[in-house]
Amino acid sequence: MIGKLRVVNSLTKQKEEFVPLNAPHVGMYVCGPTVYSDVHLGNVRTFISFDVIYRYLQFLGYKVRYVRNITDVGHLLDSGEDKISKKAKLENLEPMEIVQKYTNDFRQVMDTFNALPPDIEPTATGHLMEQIKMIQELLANGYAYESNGSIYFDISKYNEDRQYGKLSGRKTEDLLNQTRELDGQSDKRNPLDFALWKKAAPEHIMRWNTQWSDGFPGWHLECSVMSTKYLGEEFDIHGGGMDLKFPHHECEIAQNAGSTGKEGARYWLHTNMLTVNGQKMSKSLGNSFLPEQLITGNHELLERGYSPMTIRFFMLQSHYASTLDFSNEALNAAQKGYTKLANGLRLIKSYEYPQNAEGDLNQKQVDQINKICDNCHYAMNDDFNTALTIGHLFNLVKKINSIQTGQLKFTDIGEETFNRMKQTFIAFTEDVLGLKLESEISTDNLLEVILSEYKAAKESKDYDKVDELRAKLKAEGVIVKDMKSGVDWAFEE
RNA sequence: GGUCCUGUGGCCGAGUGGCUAGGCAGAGCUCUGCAAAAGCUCGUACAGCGGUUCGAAUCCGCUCGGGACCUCCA
Repeated sequence: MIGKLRVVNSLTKQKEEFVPLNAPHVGMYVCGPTVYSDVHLGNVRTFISFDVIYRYLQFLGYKVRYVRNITDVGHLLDSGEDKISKKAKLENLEPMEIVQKYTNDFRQVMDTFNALPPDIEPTATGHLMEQIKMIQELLANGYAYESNGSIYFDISKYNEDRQYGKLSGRKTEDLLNQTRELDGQSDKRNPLDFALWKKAAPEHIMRWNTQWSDGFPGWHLECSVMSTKYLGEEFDIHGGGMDLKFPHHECEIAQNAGSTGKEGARYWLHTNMLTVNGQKMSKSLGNSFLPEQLITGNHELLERGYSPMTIRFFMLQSHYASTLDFSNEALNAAQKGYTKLANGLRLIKSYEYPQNAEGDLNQKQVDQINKICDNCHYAMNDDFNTALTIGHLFNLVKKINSIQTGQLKFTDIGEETFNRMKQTFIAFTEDVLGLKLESEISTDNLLEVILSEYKAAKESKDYDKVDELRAKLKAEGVIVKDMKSGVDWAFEE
């Protein structure tokens, strides 16, 4: 390993060396989507960021267990309605049909962006027993109370022993002065208290029977429960979007500490927001577009569509903790930049160091290339700085292109350096950043080009060429069909 | 209102005490049948004003601008 990995920990607001609890194992939990509608582009950014983090940890040799939940119950609207229930009523479907539909969509979208699936993708409804158990523990420890069939987390009690708000830097007194009126608040002893279990109103369709009531779990609980179950009471990394810091992650810490005595994650990583014209991209502002729309260009804010890898590249050109502004100009620039990088990848993959090459080493070139390779490691080690890494990769692209044009000879850099460059470039581009070649070349159109050559050869009675083309196409599984009506092709049977 | 982040060249975007980030756009050169690709070179960038320092885009203070969170959101 070259250098040491350092990460910015939201918990301490410091850049710290990353030391896993049980190396070579690393446990990472990321808050996943609530599957009640199409996945938001902001989610995509967050999950692409953590995909790179996951990939880089693996690249460093860690055995990572990546857990990302699917929220399929308990996430409420201001009105007190469950998001999934509401959608189910709207579309006249079972809640679980909604869940399945948007889970499928979500996975498909993430796959389009070449994000690896997590190792465990647990659902809230699949862990009700565990949630009930954690509520019982919190009750037993005195950090929760029952009220009208609902169970709430007791912030005042918790504050006697610990400090609620340490992650987001909030003070309970300040929070108390500015809470809004919410449904069911009258059952709480303190407006800051949050629901662990809510008694279901008669019209509420997602409900489970417990000793307290027919009800459903609170939104924050699932993450505490599932991270503890799969990663332990203490684990390495917890990630999510900045906007989950408060209250969601704060509540998670409180639940973990209140039930197990340990606060869960040791390193908290938060991704920043996507913006459009400087404003946060959000559903309520109407300035957001779906991943699908960004790819097809079917949205009034978009001049054209952009390929999935262009979008992934665009996102990785900024640091995950910075906001990233979307504009057609920036996306166009990314499109060209990505193509340049992809061409470099295609080239280097096709190159092998030639046998029997003779010539003197150019030490300056050797040193430069080795330094750039080192820099890729240093950049990723510095809190997963993908933007800087891409900068270094472009420096390697220049070297690769110079080999193609002959301005740089294989012998200038020697076999060892060439192989290191090739290995480093491919590993960082494909394995770490998850950027892959995507061909936008249409096979059909290429066939058209070849068939028109075929027709031309036939018309000029160049039968040697006709036979040659026909044979070559056959070798590729394409049969040329010479018909009275014209020339077409078919798959070889 | 409270808490916090941020302001980098035409655009995007890293960096955060002295060392060329990078991409896109632009200019020049090399190569070239044409066109392109590619390589090389260039533009005297760090919101403003003070301060600390041998030295600041980078630290501190103030001013101005932008934004986020404060129980919908990744």
